[in-house]
Amino acid sequence: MPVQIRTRERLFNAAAELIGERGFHGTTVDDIVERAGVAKGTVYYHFKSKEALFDALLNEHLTHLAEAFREVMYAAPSPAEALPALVRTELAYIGANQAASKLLMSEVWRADRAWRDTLRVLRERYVSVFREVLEAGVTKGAFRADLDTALAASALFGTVATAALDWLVFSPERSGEEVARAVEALVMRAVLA
Amino acid sequence: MPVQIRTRERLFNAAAELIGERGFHGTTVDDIVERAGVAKGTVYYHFKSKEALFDALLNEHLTHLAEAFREVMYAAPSPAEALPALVRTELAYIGANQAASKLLMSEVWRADRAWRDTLRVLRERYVSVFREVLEAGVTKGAFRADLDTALAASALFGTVATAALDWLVFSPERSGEEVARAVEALVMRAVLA
Amino acid sequence: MPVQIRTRERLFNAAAELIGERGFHGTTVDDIVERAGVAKGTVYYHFKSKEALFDALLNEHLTHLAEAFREVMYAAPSPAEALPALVRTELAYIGANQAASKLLMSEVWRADRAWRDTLRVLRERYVSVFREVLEAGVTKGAFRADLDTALAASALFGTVATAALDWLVFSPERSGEEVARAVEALVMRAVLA
Amino acid sequence: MPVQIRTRERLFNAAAELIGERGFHGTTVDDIVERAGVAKGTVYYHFKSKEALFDALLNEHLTHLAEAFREVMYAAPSPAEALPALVRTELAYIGANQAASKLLMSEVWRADRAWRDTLRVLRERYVSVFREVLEAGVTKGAFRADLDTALAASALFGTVATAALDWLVFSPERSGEEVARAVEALVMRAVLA
DNA sequence: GATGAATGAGTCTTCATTCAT
DNA sequence: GATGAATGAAGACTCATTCAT
Repeated sequence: MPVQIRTRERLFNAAAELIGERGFHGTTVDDIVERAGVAKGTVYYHFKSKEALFDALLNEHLTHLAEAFREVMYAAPSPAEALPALVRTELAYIGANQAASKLLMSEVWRADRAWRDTLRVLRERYVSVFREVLEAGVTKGAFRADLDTALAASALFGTVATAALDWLVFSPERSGEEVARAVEALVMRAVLA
Repeated sequence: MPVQIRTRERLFNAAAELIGERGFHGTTVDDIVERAGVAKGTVYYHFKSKEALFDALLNEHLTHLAEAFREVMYAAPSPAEALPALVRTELAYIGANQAASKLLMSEVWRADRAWRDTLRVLRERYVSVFREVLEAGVTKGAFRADLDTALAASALFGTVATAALDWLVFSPERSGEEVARAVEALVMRAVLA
Repeated sequence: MPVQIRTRERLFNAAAELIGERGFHGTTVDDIVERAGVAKGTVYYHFKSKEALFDALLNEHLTHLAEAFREVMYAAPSPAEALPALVRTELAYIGANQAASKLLMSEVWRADRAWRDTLRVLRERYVSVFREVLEAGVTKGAFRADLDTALAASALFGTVATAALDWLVFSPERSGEEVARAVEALVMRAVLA
Repeated sequence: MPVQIRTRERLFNAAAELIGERGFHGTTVDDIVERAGVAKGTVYYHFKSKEALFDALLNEHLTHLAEAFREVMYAAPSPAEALPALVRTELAYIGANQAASKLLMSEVWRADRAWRDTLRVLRERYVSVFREVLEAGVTKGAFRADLDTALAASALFGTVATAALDWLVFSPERSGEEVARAVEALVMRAVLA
């Protein structure tokens, strides 16, 4: 069923873009079907509701980053090499998935949404990779012994995300490599022994 | 006119809390007036629209942080002392103004709102204080010479904000002082020469 | 109490203008007080309601035309001289009271208003002067014997009103005398024996 | 799509009746949908706004009279025969479309509405048929040479409209034929050479 | 698989009216 | 006499959802 899959995918893309730009409530089903180029009923043929579409979107798409993080971590020979690799992976992912990333940053701290838990679990999966790397680094003596690994994991994830989104939204003219180097330096110095 | 000022203030407070929790679109005028304890028409007596209320809210309230930042910067004897003070100020502000802060983090990167510019100007005012301090520190040799001050300013502002919100939302049991110390250490090490 | 009287008058004028331009429902109390330059409460100090203001407006102002009509009729030596005088009086009145006249023409045939009766009584008073003159003219042999005086009275009142409003609204550059002569000719020829 | 066309038509009919009776502002969307027997959202599925519905109503319905007028004019062998035919057409149209006619008479002279121009263009189309007939009659010597055709066209259109509406609203017991004969006589005598 | 006309609960907004000063 | 902040019922409009095709 390539047709059906393409339609689903188009709905996902349209929804991700729009929700990233305008938030969940700011995006209407009409907006989504217009951008996807399908009829309104189609959304309800594929998903139970607008929320279900959003939930599926999170589960099928935002998982990639968590997987990429794990792979990077396992591939790196040491925590001191894993950390900059994570930074670059996060940066690359946000660059390639702006919409989903904006969405992640704008909705995590909210309190009232049904898919709030989906989002939090997701974020926890990202952040925990950072935490594991930091803990391993501390154990091995590569990172400073007094590091508050739990807090540093979330804070540094946020450092990268903020830098990335500010870059994409406010200074898109800067080269990715330049940005990556600057962020990498900040993160590494913050934790190195 | 103490009466009207109090009414306006109550609307501001209610709106800030709710929009922080649920976002602009997720908050209804009914929610706002219920929490403020006034009648619906009152919102429209004081503001042209829901958006205008939000815009006024940003302009009259989120300016405090920018002012506090400037004061801290001018009061500090050196950039190396100003920076941790800024971190603590930001942390304290976010703790005291959770609602407004969530709102700031969730709406800046959006693209479609009328008050988008208001929000961006605001954020620029915060970040530029960080930048000025970082630049002064680099000049004086206190911070490392290869620091990308513009990027670091936005990234570190985000580091603190992420750490603060994650703390308040996910680990409210941790003590503020503990968090402050950990964040301060991350930020200082990231930039020190 | 010249002050009070002036305020009332200002409310009347503002209301008449606005209702002529936008109709009763299209005019808000806010519009009226803004144009009159008084505070909102003032309307309710002087009148029981918006409708009462309108009703008073009709009774105190639109009566002038009826009185002028009667005077003209009694002053004229014959029906054949009274009729053109009525035409000119109506034309002059509409020119001087555009707002009230538009209001009269737009609201008489409506079915749902409280002051509908006030308006109809008023119109009946105008039209009946025409009718009396026409009847007298038929009796005296000045006007054609087969004239349907009741219908002609209302139709000719409307002829003049339409010509006057179309003139004022669509061709204000034409001179009043020119218009008067043309309308007079139409009306007189329509009824002369 | 017979379904949607019927829905649109029902909305048009309901709106025309109500707006004729109560005016644009006096008619609510709730009134319209109740009379049309559809749900509220349906209005907004078919039209962008209440004003757009009204505008479409004018453009799709009030054009009939203009077309009927043109046909009558072309079918008549001479201006002297065309004029009474126009009078009867106008009378018949107003009888059959009371709502739309009241609406036309009560809104043309207003100044503030978006569809004001639509209405004026419409009225101009009606009146210009009268004008053309009058001009042709003057040229052929059938109507008096000193006739101010532009003014007479609008005035006589108004004569008929006033007579018709007064008849329908205030003396519905009179027979149409009787009224037609009386109005025809007034109009013809007013212009005949 | 997909459509799009229709729905109606829920939102934003307006506005005549009240009332304490 | 006059004000204007506050009200709340009523109005215009939105939008997720349904369903017959």
